[in-house]
Amino acid sequence: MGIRLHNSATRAKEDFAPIDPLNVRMYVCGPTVYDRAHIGNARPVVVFDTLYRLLRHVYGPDHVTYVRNFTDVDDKINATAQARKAAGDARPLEALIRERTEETIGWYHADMDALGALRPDVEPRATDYIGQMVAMIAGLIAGGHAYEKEGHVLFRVRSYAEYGRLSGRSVDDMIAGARVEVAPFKEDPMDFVLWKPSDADLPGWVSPWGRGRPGWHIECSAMAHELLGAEFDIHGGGLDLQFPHHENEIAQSACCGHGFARFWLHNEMLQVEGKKMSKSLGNFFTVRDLLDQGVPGEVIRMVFLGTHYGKPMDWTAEKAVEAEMRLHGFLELIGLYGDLQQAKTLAPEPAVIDALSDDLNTHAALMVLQKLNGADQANALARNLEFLGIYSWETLETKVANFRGSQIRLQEIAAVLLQVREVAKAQKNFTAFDALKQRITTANIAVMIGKDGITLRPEIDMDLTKLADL
RNA sequence: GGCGGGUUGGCGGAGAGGUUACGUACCGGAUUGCAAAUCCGUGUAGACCGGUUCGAUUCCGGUACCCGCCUCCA
Repeated sequence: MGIRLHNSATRAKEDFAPIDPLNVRMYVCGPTVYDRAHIGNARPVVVFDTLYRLLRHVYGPDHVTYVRNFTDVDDKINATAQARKAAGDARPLEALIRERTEETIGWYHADMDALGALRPDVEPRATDYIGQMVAMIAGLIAGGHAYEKEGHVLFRVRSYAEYGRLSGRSVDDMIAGARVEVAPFKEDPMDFVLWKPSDADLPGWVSPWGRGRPGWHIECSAMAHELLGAEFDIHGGGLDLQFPHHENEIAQSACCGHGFARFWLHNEMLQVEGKKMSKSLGNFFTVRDLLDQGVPGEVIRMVFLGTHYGKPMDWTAEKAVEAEMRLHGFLELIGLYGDLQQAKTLAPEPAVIDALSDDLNTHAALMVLQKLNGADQANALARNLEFLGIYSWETLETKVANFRGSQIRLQEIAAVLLQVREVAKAQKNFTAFDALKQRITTANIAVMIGKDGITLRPEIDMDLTKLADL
């Protein structure tokens, strides 16, 4: 079974065939690096990481190029830097901007690594591609698709007949909506900025139109073209980017004669406890907030994979708890029966590949894991957990080693407990036994009394130090 | 106003025109000094109104409600 993907451009599920199977190319809009990534930012990262893993599996790890940019020129970044300068920092604005983007990229990497997301093959920064943007803008002007006015360069939307096709909007309808800012230098209300002037307090680059900085949309067009060529396979991003960002990318690139992306994939939005996440509602939080609260990255990933990327997803604390329970069960099976050396030699389960190949049906893939768990297939379970990016081999090895290391100690404690129980039964007085059992329980170890004796089962946050004297 | 998504059992959440989703919770049983955990098992569905069909939760049409985008938020 080949890969099928829902293409936003055609609104249909289509067979995916790469332009060049030896180099499958995907571009995903990355973050504007002005602050910590919030939980919603993480959804496309996990979605497209999963697709990346599937493509690498099908076409070979060396035959996929995944590009995700960093937008490091942006008014919010400028604002942060200017605020620091106003607060008394004497360094030049450029240094403050650089510092801000550097630290934000570092945070982003750390947070997304925690979610098990592989680093893309290329992570271009917009500021490293200003020359390509200027060249593209110049080409658009030469072709009659853009014009300069008062230091701005604007894209002439009416020059591109297909404008609005991706998002299913007509230019006339949008103008009727009248929520478009009409700057005096625009020929048409829908025209958007390719280049804008920078005064001395803002970062800027020399250009044929004076010192200035690029508009947001041209960045992705220029970087995708430079790194992936005039035509490539997949362009991804959040649904909120479909309009105007992706629509504008298409217009710019198409008017430069680029074929641009053949497949467009959009993930639906994430909500929190049934509502849109926003600072005013108090349900706004970052990935780092969750990690710091003790919600592990693999739990966040499990929750994400539970809902198809094309559907709105609700983040709730309850889902996180449930995901953690399931992972705990998986780990126990692997801890008890897994052989990770053996597991590494296995191929991912065909049912998992089939599920992902069907427009990234991650939920179905998780159901396969559930079945493997139910069938005590510890090695296959480990292999597929790794394939889906839920656990790395390193993490699994550590967890299994800890589990097995603790097993010996747990057996010793179980022997003590069993002795106490024999005494209790003989004397028909269970007070001492219950007290000891309680101690073990508070160390986050489940006590299971069966006819074959006593088994102790460690919880995820077991604390053996509390039982050091036993 | 324009465009799009959704509505499934207590909760989360899929697929499939007719056969058990699955997980979790609840209930019953086994087990236990009592529990917990574990194992086994039962039950609980598909917003509403029409249509197509031998048969629809699954296809088509309509209604209601919820949500998102149209504002350089993924």
